[in-house]
Amino acid sequence: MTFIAPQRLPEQIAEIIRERIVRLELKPGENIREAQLAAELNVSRSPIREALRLLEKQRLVEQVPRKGTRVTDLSEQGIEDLYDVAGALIALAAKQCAAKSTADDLSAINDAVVRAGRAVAKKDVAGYHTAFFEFALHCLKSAKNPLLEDMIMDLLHGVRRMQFLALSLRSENLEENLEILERGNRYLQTNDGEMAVNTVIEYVAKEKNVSVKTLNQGLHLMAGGDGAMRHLPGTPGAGESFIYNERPLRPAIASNRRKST
Amino acid sequence: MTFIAPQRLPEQIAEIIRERIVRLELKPGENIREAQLAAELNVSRSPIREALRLLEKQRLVEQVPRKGTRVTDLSEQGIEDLYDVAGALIALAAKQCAAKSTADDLSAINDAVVRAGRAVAKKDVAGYHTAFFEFALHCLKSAKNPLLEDMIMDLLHGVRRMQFLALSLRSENLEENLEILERGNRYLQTNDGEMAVNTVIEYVAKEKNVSVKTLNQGLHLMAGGDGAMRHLPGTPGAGESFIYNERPLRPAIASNRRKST
DNA sequence: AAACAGTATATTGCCGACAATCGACTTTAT
DNA sequence: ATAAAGTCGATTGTCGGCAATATACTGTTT
Repeated sequence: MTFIAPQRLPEQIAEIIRERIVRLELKPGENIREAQLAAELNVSRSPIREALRLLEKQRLVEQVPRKGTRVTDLSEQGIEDLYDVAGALIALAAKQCAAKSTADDLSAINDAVVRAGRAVAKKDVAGYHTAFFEFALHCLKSAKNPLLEDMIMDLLHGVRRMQFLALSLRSENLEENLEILERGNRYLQTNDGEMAVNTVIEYVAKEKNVSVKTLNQGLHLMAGGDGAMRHLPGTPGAGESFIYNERPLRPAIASNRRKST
Repeated sequence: MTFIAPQRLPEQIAEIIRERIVRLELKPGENIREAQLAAELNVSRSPIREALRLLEKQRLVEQVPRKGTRVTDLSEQGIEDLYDVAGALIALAAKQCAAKSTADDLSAINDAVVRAGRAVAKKDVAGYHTAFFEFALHCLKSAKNPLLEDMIMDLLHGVRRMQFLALSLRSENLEENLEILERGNRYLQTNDGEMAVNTVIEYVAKEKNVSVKTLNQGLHLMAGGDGAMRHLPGTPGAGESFIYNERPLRPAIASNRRKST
């Protein structure tokens, strides 16, 4: 019998909203009403508000003081800024990973790259992304810098949203991405921090270009879609069961905790 | 007659707590009770909780699910991580500042450096720090990357805390710091991004060493102190009047907003 | 005496309600 | 007809209260 970690209600709510944003079911610029969400999830507005604060920390929503919360917009400048910042942090992670990783860390990283290669061979786009995120996660852990790990993980949700947007237009780029990934892995395995950093920068720059191009070409596609591109996986650990106080949370969160009088 | 910007209550509360943390009146590891703060500031716990979430985003406090909120600890590893991450972001800011700054931006930056020089000449430690923060602020603005600006500003509060801790031990380093600052400014003025980045990295590395050294030498000093080292200025904009709904906020925040029945 | 169990107290998590504010619509005056 | 002002509905901000959980204390057993 397994016990779930005591996940807090706001975090579970944040995850639900986050997935809707990343999968573009909630469109950029769209308003988020607290009361509506509270009614839908059958909780009060307090945990909803906390959840929205969490998402603001991850830059997925923006809160304007007395006007409300809206899904962060996708502008070309915003995307470039996101990738520039994420790139700088990831480069640091690569550097520290090369410097501090243990043999175990490196073998886990290598395994993820191997899985990514297998996924590409099978034209498995989702599999590639899953493996890639595991790769990134292991690199982060190996850098032994919790602050850095936290900040990158926050930004990564925004990157995921961009990848989701771009996905339909660029499955043909997988081989190229894999090649860079494998190259970076080789540098990590030999503790060549400088070259690993360079490779990471190259990878991020490539992703940035694809995202910007996608935005310019196809943002209008979003408006009509029902957000039904369901083949992109969540981040590792995203799909866990939603249990809170032994009551099911999804699709409807636990009803009133109070004993009815 | 001037009208204050409609600052929200949680932000004002966050600022009060933040200053206490940065000035070490609230000691690292110390517990923060919501009810106690609510009583002291004469507000309910809701805005207090939001304020604590804001401070968590700035890594000044840590929240453990059902145990409460505590001031973030100061460990050597944590300080190194902080400076490493901040350094990477600031380096990016320097690069983008060199690339995107206008003539107006550059003159504002230069003015701040001149003020820093005057402060050092007068052995005015607080003046140096004020000028330095203005310098940093102008560089950030010039980088034209709101995301980056936001993230650095958040981290800077933690850096301020370190500087506050280190202040008593190192006013003699001011000349060295100023020299690096002026060097970096020269590179910015000539749009030499690469050298500006190198100089920034040098500066941050120096600050990191001082902070780590200070921690190892004198952390025990904190325990006995009453946090009375009052000569360090706040960040620009930190000392504004605390007005909310036309009622004074400090020392006691506005009392109940409700009409008494 | 030490370890454990049970209880009491303090603190956080969540809820429902009310007040302040914002946006859209309607009305009125020029 | 247009612009200013007033009104109404919707939404966010804050509050006080209760339930759940963690911590401190006390008494009991080995």
